[in-house]
Amino acid sequence: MKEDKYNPNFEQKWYEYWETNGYFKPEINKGGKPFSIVMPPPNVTGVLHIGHALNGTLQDIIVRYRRMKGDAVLWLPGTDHAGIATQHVVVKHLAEQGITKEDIGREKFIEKVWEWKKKYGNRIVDQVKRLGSSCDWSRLRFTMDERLSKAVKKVFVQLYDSGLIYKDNYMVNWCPKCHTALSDLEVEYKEESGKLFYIKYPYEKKEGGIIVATTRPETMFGDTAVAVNPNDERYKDAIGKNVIIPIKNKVIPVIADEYVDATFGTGAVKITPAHDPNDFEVGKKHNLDIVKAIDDKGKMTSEALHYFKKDRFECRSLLVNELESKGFITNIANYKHSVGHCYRCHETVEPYISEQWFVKTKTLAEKAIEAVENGSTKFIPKNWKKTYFEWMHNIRDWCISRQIWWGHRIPAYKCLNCGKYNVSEDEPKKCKYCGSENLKQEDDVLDTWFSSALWPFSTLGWPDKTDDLMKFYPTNLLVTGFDIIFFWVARMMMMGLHFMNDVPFKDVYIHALVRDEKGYKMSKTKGNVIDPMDVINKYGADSLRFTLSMLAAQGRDIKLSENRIDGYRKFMNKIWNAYRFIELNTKGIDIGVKPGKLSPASIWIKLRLAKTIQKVEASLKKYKYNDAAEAIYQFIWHEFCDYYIEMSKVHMNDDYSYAVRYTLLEVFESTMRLLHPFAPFITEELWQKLPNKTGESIMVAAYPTPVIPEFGEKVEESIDMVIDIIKAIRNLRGENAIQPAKKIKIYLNIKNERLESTIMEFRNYIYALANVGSLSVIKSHPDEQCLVHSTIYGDIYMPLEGNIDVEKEIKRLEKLLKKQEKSLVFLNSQLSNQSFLDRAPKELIKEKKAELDEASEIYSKIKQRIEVLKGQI
RNA sequence: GGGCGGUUAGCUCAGUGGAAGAGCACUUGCCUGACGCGCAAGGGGCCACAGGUUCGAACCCUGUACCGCCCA
Repeated sequence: MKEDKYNPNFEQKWYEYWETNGYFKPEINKGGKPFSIVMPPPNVTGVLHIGHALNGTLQDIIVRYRRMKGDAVLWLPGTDHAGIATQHVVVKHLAEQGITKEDIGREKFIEKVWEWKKKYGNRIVDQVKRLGSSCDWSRLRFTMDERLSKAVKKVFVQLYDSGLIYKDNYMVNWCPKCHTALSDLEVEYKEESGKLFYIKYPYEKKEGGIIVATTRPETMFGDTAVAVNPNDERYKDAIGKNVIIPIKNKVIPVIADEYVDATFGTGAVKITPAHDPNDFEVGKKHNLDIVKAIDDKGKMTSEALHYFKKDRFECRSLLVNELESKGFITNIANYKHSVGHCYRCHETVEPYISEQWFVKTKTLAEKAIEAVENGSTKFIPKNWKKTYFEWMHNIRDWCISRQIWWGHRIPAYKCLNCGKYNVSEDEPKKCKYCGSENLKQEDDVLDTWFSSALWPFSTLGWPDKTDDLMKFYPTNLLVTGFDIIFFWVARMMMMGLHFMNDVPFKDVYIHALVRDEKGYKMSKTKGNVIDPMDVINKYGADSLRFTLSMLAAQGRDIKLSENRIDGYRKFMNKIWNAYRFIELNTKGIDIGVKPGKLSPASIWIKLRLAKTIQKVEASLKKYKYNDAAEAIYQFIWHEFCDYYIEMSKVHMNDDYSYAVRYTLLEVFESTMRLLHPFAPFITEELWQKLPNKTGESIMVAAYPTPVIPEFGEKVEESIDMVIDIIKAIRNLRGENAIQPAKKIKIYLNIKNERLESTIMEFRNYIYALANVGSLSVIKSHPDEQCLVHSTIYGDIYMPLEGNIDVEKEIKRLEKLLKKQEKSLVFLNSQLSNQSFLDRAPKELIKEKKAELDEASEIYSKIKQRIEVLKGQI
C-alpha cells in the first residue's frame, strides 16, 4: 500500500460490491434465525439529515452484527409519501410555472406528484446507501405502492365494519393555509404574547353589562352565549338574563358552567362553539347554536357583517378599533398564551367544525398499553414507556381525513340518493342500502400516518400471508427518535396488535435528537444544519458513523460538532497505519502454519482482544452503542497500537518472529470483524487485503468470538506490571527532561524473586518501550546519583550523569509524598472505624489493608529519600 | 398548570454504593524502523446546592435553584 494516509475514497466501491453480491438479503444466511427491522420511512422527496444518519447508523450496527452472528437478517427499507409536505412542494413547483392545482384538476395533479417522486424519490435512497446501510433494497417499499395501498384500504374497511372508524361533525384543528384538518399531534403550540381584550356586552333589559375577556375578539360574531361560574357571587343575578353582542346587536343568554375559571379575566367569558374546543363542549352541554364566523380559508363569514370576507387577523384589528371608538372596550392587557400552529406551514391553526373521519382509539389503545405493561414490547431506555403510557391513557380519537389530494383516498362512497356510505375496498357499482348507482367517492385522503401505522406488516406483504410476513413478523427491533413515539410508535402498536394479533416489534430503541454543538436544534432557518452528505464527502461515512455511535449514550441529546467527527477520522487514520505496519512486516511470509509458542505480549493481546469482544457484545445486547465503540477504540489505539505493535518490534528478529507476525495478522483480522458493524467500509477495505481473511466479504464473515488464550490471566498480570514499570521510567524521564533519544541505565530493587524474574524475563519490552540501555537488579541503593521512583513492585533507580537538581527532585518527591499521605489518612481512618470493620464486606477490608500496607511502604521510602537528598544540600 | 430529563475537568460527555474517568482543548519534550491525522510525559474536578438513609454517597431518598423537552 502506497498511501500512508487514510482516504475513504473506497467506500462506494464496496457498497456496490455488497449490493451486487446480494449480501443485504436475508437469504444470505438462509438457515439462521430470523431477525428483522423495518426502517422508519423517510419522506420520499426529502433529503437525508443528521437525524436519519444517526437512526441509520444505529440500525446498521445491530443489523450487521446480527448478520455476522449468522441470523437471517432482514432490514427492510422504504419511504413514505408525506401527504401534506409533498403536496406542498409540488404545488409550489407548479406555482413557479404559474399553474395552480385547481387548474389541472385532481387526476393530473396526482400525475405530477408521481413525476416528482420519480425524479426525486431516489435521492434519499442514494443517501442512505452512502451511509453504508445494509438494507435489502430488493424489498424497498413506498407507502403509496399498490400493495401497501391495498393494505390501507383493507384496514380502513375492517375498522369501519367493526365500528372503529366513524364520520362525524366535530371540532378539529384546521389549517386555513393547507386547507385541511390536522390531527391533534400535528399542531405545535408556541407561547406568544398577545392581548387580552375586555369587552362590554350590555344587558338586554337593563343598564350596564357584563365585561368578558377574550384573546380573539373577532370570534364574537359567532358567540352564542356568555358564561360565568355558577359559584361566582359577582354574577349570581346575571345568570339567565340576556346580553347583547356589541356591533352585531344579537341577543345571547348568560349561562352558568363549572368550566369557567372565575379568576380568569373578569370571570365572564364569551362562548363561541364554532371556534373554540372548550366552547364547543360547553355549547353541546347547553344546546347552544353553532355559528361560524370564520370560514375554511380563515376569512370572516357573512355573520361578521361588514367584515365579511376579511381575513381573521385583519378583522381583529379593525374590529378592536371600532369597538374602542364605540366605547365597548374597557381594557386591553398584555397576555401570554400558547397558540397552535400547523406543523407543516406554521400557519395559526383555527379550531374549526367540520365533518371528518375518526378512528376510535380507546379499545385499540388498551391492548397497546397492555403489550408494553406485560413486556411484549420493551422500550429502551425504559423511561420512554412512561411517555408512551401517558399519551395512551389520555388518548383521543384520531382524525384521519385530510382535505388534500396526495394520499390514499378514503374508500367510502356516498350514495347521493340515500346519503349513506358504502365502505369497501373496490368501488361498488350500486348502493347496498338503496340500490342507487349514484355513488361518489370521498374526496378526502387519509393521514399519512395512517399508512405508516401499518408499516411493520404492510411492507411484509399483509394482507397476504407471504413467507416474509410469516417469517419476519413481529420484527425484533424498531429504532426511532422520541419525537414520533405518539405519531408512529403508538399507532403501529395499536394497528399491529389489532390486525396481526401480535406486537409489531419486540424492542423499541429510542434515540436522542442530534443538536448542534451549542445544543440548539438544527434548522435551516438557523443555518446550523450539519449535512450528513457534506460530512461523508469530507470525512467518510465511517468517521461519521463512529462519531455518532460514540455520542449515542442513552438518555441524552447529542451535541455534534465537526471537530468531533474530525477526531474520529483520526482514529480511522490510526487503523489505516496500523495496517501499514502489519503489511510491511508480514510481506511475503507464509502464514499457513499455526505458530508454536507465543510471545508473552502475543498472549496478552489475545486476552485483551477476547475481553474486548466480551465487552462489545455485552454492550450491544443492551444497546449501549457508546460503550461498545469506546471499548473498541481503547483496544485498538491504546492496547493494540500503543503496546502490542511496539512490543512486537522487539521480536521481529528473534525466535518469536513468526509467531508475532502471525499474531499481528490474526488479532488485526479479528479486530476488523469486531469493528465492522461500526465502520463497515475501512474494515472491508483492509480486511480484503489480509492474507488470512476467509470468505468473500467481511460483512458476511463470522463475528469474532472471545477466546481466552492459555496462560492468559497470568500473562496479563505480568504484562500489566511491565507496563507499570515502563510508565514509571517514562515518568522519570519526562519529569526530569531527559532526552528521549538517550538510552538510559536503570537499576531495579524488586520486592521478591518471583516479580524479579518476571521483570527480567520481559526486560526487552522495557528496553524498547522506555528506551532503556541496561537493566540491572540490585539489592541496595546504588552508589551513583539517582532519581528514584518507588512502586508497589519495588524501587526504580535512574542514575544521572552529573549532578541531579537536588532541590527540584525534593520538590517532586514532596508532591508525591503528599499524595501518599492523603491515602494514608484516608485508609487509616477507614480501617480504624469499628462500624466499617463490622459491616463492610470482608473482601473489601482485606483489599484496603493491603492498600494501606503498600501505601505506607511507599510513603516511608519517599520520605527516606527526601531526607537523604536534604542531607546533600 | 402536569410530566420527564439534565446539572461531573476549559469544552463535549461516560460513570450509578467502596478513594473521580474518556475524548477534545491546554502545558512540556520528541524527525523513536505504521501513523505529526503521530509519540511520550504532565496540569486540571469539595461530581449544582441543602438536608436525609448508609460503616461508606457523584451514585439511593427529600427538598431548592438553574437549564432543556413533552403534554395541557
